[in-house]
Amino acid sequence: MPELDRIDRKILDALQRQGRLPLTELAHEVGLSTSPVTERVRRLERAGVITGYHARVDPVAMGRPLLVFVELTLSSKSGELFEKLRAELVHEPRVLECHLVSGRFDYLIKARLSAMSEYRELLAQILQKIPVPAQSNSYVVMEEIKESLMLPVDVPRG
Amino acid sequence: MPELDRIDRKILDALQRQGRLPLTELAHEVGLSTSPVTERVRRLERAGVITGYHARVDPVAMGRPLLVFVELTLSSKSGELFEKLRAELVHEPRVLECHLVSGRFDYLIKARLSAMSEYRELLAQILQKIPVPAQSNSYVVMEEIKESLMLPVDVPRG
DNA sequence: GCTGAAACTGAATAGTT
DNA sequence: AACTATTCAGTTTCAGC
Repeated sequence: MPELDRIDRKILDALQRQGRLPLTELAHEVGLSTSPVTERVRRLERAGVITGYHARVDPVAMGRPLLVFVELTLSSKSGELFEKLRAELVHEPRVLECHLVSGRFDYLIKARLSAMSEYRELLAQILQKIPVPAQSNSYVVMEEIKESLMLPVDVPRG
Repeated sequence: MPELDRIDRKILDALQRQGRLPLTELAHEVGLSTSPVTERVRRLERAGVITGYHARVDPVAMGRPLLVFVELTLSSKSGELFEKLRAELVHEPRVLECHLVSGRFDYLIKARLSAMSEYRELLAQILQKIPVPAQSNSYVVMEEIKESLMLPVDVPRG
């Protein structure tokens, strides 16, 4: 993928905000006709810059009012062990995020759950899949101030 | 909003995965014709179950390869102070998430940045807006195993 | 690489069961 | 509450610049 020019960046900004925006309206927003805009969007998709389009859904309406972060520390750090845990977490839909971090602990996990009982169940399920002792600290979210995947697009002047 | 039936749930599952799925194809997937599906989608949008549609974009392609979590603890916990910090974080596009948590610290912040220099700059910017002493711990993500906003849809049998 | 127009596909509306 | 038919809007493709 070559450089993203000013129009590519406008497209990425618009589609991050409004994923279902018709290409005709997108074209109007960026100041071109539909053909080149369609071609640019297809190019951004093919190049993996745009990785997908997704509806966002209200967690409370879906019966998942509880948001929890779990810090996980493993007593042993073999690559095989990490692979095993990764497979478990990737396939667990209640786990929305999982990151390997540097610092005080190993993994930071974010999960959306229906209730505390489900939290206990999920944690037990994860820990039991790990063949070495592991330590965990959990944090319950009391207020969600911001949650997004939208990346800022630095639009160059011009 | 009344209960979500089996078809509503199928719609939510499909649109979370494929946000630009045409309504005709969505209708085919859920086994109805387009009119009732369109009506259901509009109803889910109006009720705030579907909160939006968004393209997802590759952070590395956007020049933000650095993912950092910051734990923030404030020495004083007035509502006014929280408001001030919240306003700052909500308007800062490099901050993707911010949650008020219970436990060892107050805020958990997630940011996507271009480099460590930007991290130092952002942290300084945030701390300087807070009129009381604050303590922070940061964690740099070494590997992103999973990141999503997709909520599991418990589809009842039938 | 963009424009504009023609042909096609999907969306919206109204009327029917 | 869902289906069908019609009309309108959006997408795609292609000739020309």
